[in-house]
Amino acid sequence: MKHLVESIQEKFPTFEDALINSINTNALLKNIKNEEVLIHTGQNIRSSVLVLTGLLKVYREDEDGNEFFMYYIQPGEACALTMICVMKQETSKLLVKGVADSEILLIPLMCMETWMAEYKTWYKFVIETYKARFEDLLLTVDQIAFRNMDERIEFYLKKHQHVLQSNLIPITHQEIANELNSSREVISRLMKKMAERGKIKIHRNNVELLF
Amino acid sequence: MKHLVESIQEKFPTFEDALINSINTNALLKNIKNEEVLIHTGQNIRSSVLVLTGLLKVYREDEDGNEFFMYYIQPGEACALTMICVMKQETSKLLVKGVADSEILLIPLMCMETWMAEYKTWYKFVIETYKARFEDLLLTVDQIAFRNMDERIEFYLKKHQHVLQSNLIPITHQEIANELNSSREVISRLMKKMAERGKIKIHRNNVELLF
DNA sequence: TTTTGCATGTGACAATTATCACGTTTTACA
DNA sequence: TGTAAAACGTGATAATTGTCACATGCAAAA
Repeated sequence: MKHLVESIQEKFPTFEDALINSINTNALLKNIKNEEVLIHTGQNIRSSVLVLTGLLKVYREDEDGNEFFMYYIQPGEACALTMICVMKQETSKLLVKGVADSEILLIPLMCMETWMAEYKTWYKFVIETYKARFEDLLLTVDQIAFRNMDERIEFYLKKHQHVLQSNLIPITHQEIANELNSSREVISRLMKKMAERGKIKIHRNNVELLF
Repeated sequence: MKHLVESIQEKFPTFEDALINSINTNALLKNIKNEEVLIHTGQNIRSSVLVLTGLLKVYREDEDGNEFFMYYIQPGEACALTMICVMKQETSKLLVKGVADSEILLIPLMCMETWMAEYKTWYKFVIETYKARFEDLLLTVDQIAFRNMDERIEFYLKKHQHVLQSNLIPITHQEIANELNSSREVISRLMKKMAERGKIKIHRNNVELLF
């Protein structure tokens, strides 16, 4: 258990000691495997999520099950959407899954409320989380509102390059197509052109970025 | 001046008295005319915005000056994006304009910070604002990620119907095209089909909704 | 009333993206 | 080693959206 406290301190250095203690006693530590779905469309959200280790991916899902990738949540961050707990009834909803084996903290909604009043560092963190996700989402809007698919692929790959800290992105054309709500053939063709322009190298099951 | 206090009380009924007094002494009341631009791309944001009367529209702008409509801000609401004050340097930015003669309150950034700590009702309001805008933005993402232009037009018109509380939307095809980042001809053609299907009636300078 | 500007209609065509139907290559594993 | 599944390539074609050119109609201002 003392390991958990240290882990929280390390990943959330702004949190005050009393808050960390309260997290330690009230939050539920959960392990998420790679590819495991944490939150599914239509699910009733009962707690908020903090990421300790690993990596989560957040999607918007439509009624046909198409998954549109919006942004990553990295260690030390929280899912703003689980904070917006009272999800209204909508046809298109949310999907959060692990893209690496991850450790997360589930914060009961009741704690959220009381901590907001009690711990300055907590509400600052919540505000920061909203800000950060809002900006992520605006960048995503930019892409789909103003960009063609080839530019969106490039943006998508760069985002992965940044989060994975690697020029070798382990992903298939089909997966990219799913996450950009396009089709494999379109992605393959556009990436072939990008490869011809010397921007990337295409391998089986992964893409090598040359930028 | 007492009128201002009453107006704030009316539009922001959750605010505690001390907070309203502080707003009264610290905030700047500003009048925005219809079509007047409040915040322009690249502008350094020095204060946050509360809407007292009228109506604001928030756009995302790209480097070519295309304006993509995201959502409305109504009386009693705040602009979450002016709260995210430290706008990072981005190629695509923000535009907020009045779509009716409006009264707004400019809240200095310093007040934002101190009120967060001081007034429970203020930070609840800020959190609520983030939530509400986040949801608005997600609905917008749904549209551009998953929908064709005809469905997006319908969603766009419905949003206006709801905010304007009227089935007669005073808008030109060119304006719709601008706000959906499309072209007038496309909008005209698709709306003609919608008219044939009995969904709308097209008039000069306005559209009548039959749903 | 005439003129002028704006809003809208429309045909032709281009660009982008989606879909279908295959074929080829690589990998896993029976 | 052989076979099946998965990943990727590619041509043909369709659907959607964007662009250009120009016509028509309405409405305000001179």
